[in-house]
Amino acid sequence: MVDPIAALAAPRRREILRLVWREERAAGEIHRELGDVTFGAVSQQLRQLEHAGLVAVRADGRRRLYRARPEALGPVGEALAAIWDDALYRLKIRAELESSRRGPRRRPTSAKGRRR
Amino acid sequence: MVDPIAALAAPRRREILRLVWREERAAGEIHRELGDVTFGAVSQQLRQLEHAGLVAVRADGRRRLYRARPEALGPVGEALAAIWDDALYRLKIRAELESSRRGPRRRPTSAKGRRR
DNA sequence: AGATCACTTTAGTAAAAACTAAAATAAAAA
DNA sequence: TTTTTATTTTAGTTTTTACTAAAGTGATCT
Repeated sequence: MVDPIAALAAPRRREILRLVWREERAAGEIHRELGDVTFGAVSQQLRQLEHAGLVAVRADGRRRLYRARPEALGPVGEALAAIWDDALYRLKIRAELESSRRGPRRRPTSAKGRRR
Repeated sequence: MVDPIAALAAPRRREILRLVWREERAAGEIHRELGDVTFGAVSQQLRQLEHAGLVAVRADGRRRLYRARPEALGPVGEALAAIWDDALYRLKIRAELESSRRGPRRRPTSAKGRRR
């Protein structure tokens, strides 16, 4: 992926972007905040956002701090921020994630079973 | 699909939306303008844009006229329009579509071969 | 009526995307 | 130096999406 607007497609990525919009956050914090995906999945989405230029990373000890780069979206960035400031919109997004979950999830963190 | 921003994900849909942004166009016109997809595929993408509230349809004889509904995108709509007015961006999108084609295509229109 | 035109819908395929589980890396603590 | 913590990467699976081909619908023309 390389196109910033396409990177906004997935609600998951938009949620992550919103989390790091105002302030830096460590990957783990983001994972905990989202709750219903593995750490690996979050890391992968962060990578995509990074490749699209939508976030920047900075190492801090063993943590990695992410922050949004609104410049990458140009005028769309401001528009998006305006939407995010709207509390109703926030509820809507929550509901969306909720209903698009593909089955019961119990906050997985890394791994447990055996497959390969 | 129901989320307008997610509907902007595919470059193809963005291209279609841009075509109907300023003026109404018939489905067939849009198909001819795009060139490298079947009529059916265009019709399907129009349906998605419609479900996301991004376009409105109106029947005119046997044609169906589509037009954009920028309101559906709120402030993002204006931002997007600003981007589209930029000629460089238009070239970029073209190149994107060009390189994401999944094989050689020779302007298919409906059907020809036999499969099922 | 039948033919044709403009378009939609359905069925099936193929490619892309998102995810899980597990292994790998790398800094810091013990 | 071993262990723990934070995160990334890889491999494989499942889900979703975009597409083609072909059949279906309905308005207009003859």
